[in-house]
Amino acid sequence: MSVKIKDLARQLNLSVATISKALKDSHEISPETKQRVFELAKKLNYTPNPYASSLRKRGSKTIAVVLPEVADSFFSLAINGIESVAHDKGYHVLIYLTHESFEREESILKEFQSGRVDGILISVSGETRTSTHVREVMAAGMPVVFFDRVCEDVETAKIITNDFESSYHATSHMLKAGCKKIVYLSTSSALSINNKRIEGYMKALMDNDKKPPGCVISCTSDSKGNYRIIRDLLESKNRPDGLIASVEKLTTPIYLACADLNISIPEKIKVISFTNLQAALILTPTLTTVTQPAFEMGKTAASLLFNALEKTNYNLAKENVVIPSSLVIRNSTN
Amino acid sequence: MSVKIKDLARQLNLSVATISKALKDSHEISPETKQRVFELAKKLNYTPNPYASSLRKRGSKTIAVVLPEVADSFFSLAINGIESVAHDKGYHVLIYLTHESFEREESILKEFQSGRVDGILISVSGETRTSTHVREVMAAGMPVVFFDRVCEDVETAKIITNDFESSYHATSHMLKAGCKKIVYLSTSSALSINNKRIEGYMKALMDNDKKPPGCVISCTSDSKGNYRIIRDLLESKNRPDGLIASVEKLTTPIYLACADLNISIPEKIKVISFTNLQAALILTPTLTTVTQPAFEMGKTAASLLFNALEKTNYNLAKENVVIPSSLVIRNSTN
DNA sequence: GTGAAAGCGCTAACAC
DNA sequence: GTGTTAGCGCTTTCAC
Repeated sequence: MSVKIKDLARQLNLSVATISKALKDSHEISPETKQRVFELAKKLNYTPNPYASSLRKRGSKTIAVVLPEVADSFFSLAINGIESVAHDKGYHVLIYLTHESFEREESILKEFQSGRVDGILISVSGETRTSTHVREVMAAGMPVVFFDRVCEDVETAKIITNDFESSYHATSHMLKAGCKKIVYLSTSSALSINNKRIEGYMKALMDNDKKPPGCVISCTSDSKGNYRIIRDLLESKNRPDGLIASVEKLTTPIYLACADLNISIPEKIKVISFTNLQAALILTPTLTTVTQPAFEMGKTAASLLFNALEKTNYNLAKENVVIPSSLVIRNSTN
Repeated sequence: MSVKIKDLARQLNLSVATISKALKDSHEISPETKQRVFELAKKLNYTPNPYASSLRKRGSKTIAVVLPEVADSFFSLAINGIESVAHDKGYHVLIYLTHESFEREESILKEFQSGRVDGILISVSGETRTSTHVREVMAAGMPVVFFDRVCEDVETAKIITNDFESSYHATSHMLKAGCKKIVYLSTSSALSINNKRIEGYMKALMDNDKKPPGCVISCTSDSKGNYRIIRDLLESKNRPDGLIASVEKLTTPIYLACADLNISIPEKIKVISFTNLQAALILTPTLTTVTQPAFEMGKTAASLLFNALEKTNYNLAKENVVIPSSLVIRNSTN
């Protein structure tokens, strides 16, 4: 169908080897020959078959990005970061969504043993409790970089944000603002980032001598269910006066439930969300957020992966980057 | 490095041909042999080299998704839709971002001549005014499906939403709500979706005998600039009493500018945005939106592409799917 | 039912 | 500076 090296060789009365070398600007080839080759290649619209060269060179110039979902703003921004550096490096990006399923994550990683990709960027699913699937692919020689949701027990690069500290600060900020009963709304509890955030929350409470030591409520992935949970909480006898939403999608049900029950933010209850939503600026009241450096994290993760891919003897396991989130104080905690 | 067909063949005292056939459950191979092959393959963790088989079969089981960006909720949702059907069909998804650059779009499409992918899903950049780059890759035998932002003059499948009608309805709704001067805030004007929306807006005004026939203001991609533009508009002597934001990211500057200038929505000015943001529900006032079927559009586009890939004599050019958006009326137009 | 062999398009020794 | 050749791992006739 398309034009191959062999076609160029025939037309120029040269061998395929010469063409191949000329195309990669090898010093072995004379300038004139290169010139002729380039011209014909351009004229005939020659594009090398990537699979032939991948097969030969055992390298695919492709990386995989494995994500739970692209639903919230964090992963959207991260993808932008990843793609921007991949493009600069001349790499292709395969995207896989686990939909928070461990099983799916396993089968995706398993497939990578085949050599389809040269490296993997991953943010694990909410169900992921073990890491053998990651170790296995790494054992096969595949570089892996975690970002945001990491497996702590795997020795490789991890790009995270300061979840403990940001949660600590968020909680402290609420305490200073006068909250007596702060509830932390969490997601799937297996995730290390979630645990760290909970620890930060707990620590802040302890440092302030709050007892009982805190209250963590698990939400689901179902938005109606979350609304119900939050509403029940707000209607309970022991209603909290502070809410920390550990994940973007809880923001809507919180604001909705407060509006429906006529509980005013921040007078009756203060709210902080972990989110990158621009809309935080225009909510009423404007929302205090823990804003994660999503784009930067994606970019950094990808950069480290490319280091591992391009430099020899680059040890990913030594890399542990923490990019701080920022607590942006707005009116929901005033 | 990894285990290959040859390894299996050696261990079982069979030929590579037999293994290959057994692995794809060919009827030529005896059940017992298949059994032995499957078992060993499983035991040794055999994963076929995708590039070898792509090279041989000239098919990559991979599609490309070319997008302007994954910044707003539309494309995030579309990716989810696309990935879900690709996964079901056993296809891999390469993602490319043009960042609204035509040049980049061109070079990305050009690369596809190589056979890296079996088909392409694309939503064109805001700069795209010509379609030769798309025609060229199609001429090389590559199936292409447009979604959302299409090139109208290319004969292939297009998945769009009813931009004209939704804009017409949005405008009519505002007129019924009493608006006298509705301004349409647009983006890059080359996009057919943008033009259709403008036409819908114009038509609605005409049908209501509004003169002057309307006012379309172009925004940029710079968020501070957009705030400035909107603010200036609101401070002008001839301040509009209705605003239609043709794109999600304009919502924030609109609400901000109104708040800063103390112009109350919907009393002084009514607002409608084209967006899928969940946060529309919790803005004050809640935001009337034109909600696009993003997930469905992605899913449909991918399905059509797979039809073209799997069915012989399937004519993509005949497919032109319109999935309607819905005008969700909330308080910003009350 | 199984095997031998050719070849997908490209690269990299190794000759010349 | 250019050409010959042997694969990369797999699929697919075509023999047997």
